[in-house]
Amino acid sequence: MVTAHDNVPRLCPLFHLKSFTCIAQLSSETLFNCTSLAEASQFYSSLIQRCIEKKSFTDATVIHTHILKFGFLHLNIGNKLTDAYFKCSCIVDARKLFDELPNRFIVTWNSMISYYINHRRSKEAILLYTRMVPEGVLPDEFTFSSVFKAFSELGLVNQGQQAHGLSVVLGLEVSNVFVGSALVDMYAKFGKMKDARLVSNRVMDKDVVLFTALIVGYNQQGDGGGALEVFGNMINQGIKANEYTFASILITCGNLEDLSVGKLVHGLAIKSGFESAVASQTSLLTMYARCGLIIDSLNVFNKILHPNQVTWTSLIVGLVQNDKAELALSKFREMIRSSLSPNSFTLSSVIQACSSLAMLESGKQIHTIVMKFGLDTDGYAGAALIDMYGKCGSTEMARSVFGTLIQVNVVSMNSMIYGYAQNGFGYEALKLFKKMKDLELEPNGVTILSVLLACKNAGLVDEGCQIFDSIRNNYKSIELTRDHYACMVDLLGRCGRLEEAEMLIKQVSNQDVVLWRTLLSACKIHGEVEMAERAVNEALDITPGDEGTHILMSNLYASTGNWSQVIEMKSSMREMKLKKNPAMSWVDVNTEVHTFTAGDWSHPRSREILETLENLMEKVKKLGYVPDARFVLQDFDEENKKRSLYCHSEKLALAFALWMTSDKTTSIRIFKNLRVCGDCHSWIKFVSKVVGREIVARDAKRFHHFKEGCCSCGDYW
DNA sequence: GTAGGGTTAG
Repeated sequence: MVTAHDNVPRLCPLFHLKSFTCIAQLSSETLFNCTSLAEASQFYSSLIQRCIEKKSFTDATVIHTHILKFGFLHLNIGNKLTDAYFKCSCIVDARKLFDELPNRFIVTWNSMISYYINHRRSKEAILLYTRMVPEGVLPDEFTFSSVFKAFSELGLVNQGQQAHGLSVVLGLEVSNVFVGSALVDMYAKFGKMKDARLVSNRVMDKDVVLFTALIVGYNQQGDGGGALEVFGNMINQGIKANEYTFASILITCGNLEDLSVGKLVHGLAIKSGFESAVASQTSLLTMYARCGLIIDSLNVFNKILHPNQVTWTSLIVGLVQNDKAELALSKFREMIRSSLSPNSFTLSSVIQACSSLAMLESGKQIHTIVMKFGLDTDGYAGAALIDMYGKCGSTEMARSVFGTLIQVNVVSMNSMIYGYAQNGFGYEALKLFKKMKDLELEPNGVTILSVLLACKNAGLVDEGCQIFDSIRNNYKSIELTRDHYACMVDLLGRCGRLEEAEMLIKQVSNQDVVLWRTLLSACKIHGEVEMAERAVNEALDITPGDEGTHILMSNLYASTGNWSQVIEMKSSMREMKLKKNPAMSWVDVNTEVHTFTAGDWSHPRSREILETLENLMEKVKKLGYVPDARFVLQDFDEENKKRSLYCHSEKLALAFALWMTSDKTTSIRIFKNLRVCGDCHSWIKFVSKVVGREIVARDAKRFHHFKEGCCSCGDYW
């Protein structure tokens, strides 16, 4: 046996080897017969090979100690041992040994880099990659085919381009399709589809992976046409699509909401034998859901034998997007029962389902599940929770979730600002907007819309104007849309700056009915008949039968006593068969939603509701509430007169909730599909004082927080 | 001995 230290043949000290479990089978003859370095190297290699086969970490460490002692770390032995550590999944030891190696093989570099990339440790992968050239090792096709992913994951465009340059210099960009497709993927992830296309054109032997990377890139850029074109090219070149390709191109069809092409591709997938592949099935059910065919989507799902986490999530997302919130929730429970865990995608969708129904209680249940899976600090799940609590009027809860987020990004900021905005906390929203600047987070269009909404709901006219102007003049990167303009028109119109509001609308290139209707509604507040008539004409030019416009105008005529015009409006509405959307309120009591429409006494607890209302009426009158005269003077019998006092749906919903719940510490939440009426608004203020509880009312426009006889909107809504 | 593409969200 030899050692590397003295290069002189001598006997191997047997006692070192006794503890080797894998060596026990080697004959002692082999041990003693090593008389050259090559032989010793061969001997160690075979030992390490045994370790790899047995995946024995203990043996690997013993060999490690031994070869250190006898100085055999060089040659191929150290590299081989690194491989053994990898195969035993002992990465820390592999890295430690890697750092000790006097000479590292390219394969060892590559293994190390690819390990880091596959375990989302891109930074470490790039650090190693940048060490290669200075240490005299040139990256090869294996290095490049994995390292580009690290650049795209970290968004390092310049460094990625530099690495691309080196791969060109080394002649690997066009000659190796692995390198080529990794490059295409990187540029696609950077959103640089032109560069992706340029690389793909140069690659010599294009294959299905390269084309799929291009298709996915176009999908992510929202360019369905581009994706379909690539798919066509691929088929024309005789390259067959596989499971991954079908998964991607079906998403294209869904994004384009193109059912006919979608069905065509579905047929092709069946013909190609990928009908039962889970990935393409998942995309298939997503495609049908995007095209609005929920039944077909469910049918695809039901045929899948082993749906995975993503499949379940895709189904739930599809249901939520098609307003099937209840079904989405029940599918979610089914998913949990099948002992699959949800991820942040799943949970944010389910939370969205809760906020669309304004089901705060179910939402809270989902919140506990979010915490159970440790996702309450996750940006996406967090943003969904903030959004839900905001929509349910729980600003406090939204704020508390916001506070627990580990990393605040634009989306979670937007959710919180929007939450403040809809609940009338204008200054809080502005404060957060300022903090965003301090944190150097770049605001986007949604941020600005939320901030403007906050100003509008709190009557912060100057602040709103200032922000709007500064974005328009200095922030060319944010595109101001019709929604931003509509918000400003509302803000200016409400405070009586009608001329400015009208001027603003005229600056919008693609005007819609909403803009003019907003101005019209401002005209109604300020009794501006002349401008209102102009607005009506403009609105009806764009959407001739718009019912909102008709209703607003007839209300405006009524409020200015112009009865002949009211009659004319009403008859033209009748002719056009326009009907008012019936007012509706609902309340979530013990996770059950109870709905009430105006003047509807069909609820099984009507008697109790009426009693509660009579009881409340007596008390609020003592505090100074005066019922709106229009509701008491109608010619009804006694019973109906009593009921007509309480005809509005929000009063019924509130009374029911008060009767059902007695805990004074919890607030009551009622919801209305239209805007809350002036009389009810005043009545609820008094009720909040009488019952000593917080009452939150969400109407079509915003939230009202009633407490101690006051409302958070300051009577401005 | 080591390598590239997919499906779910705000």
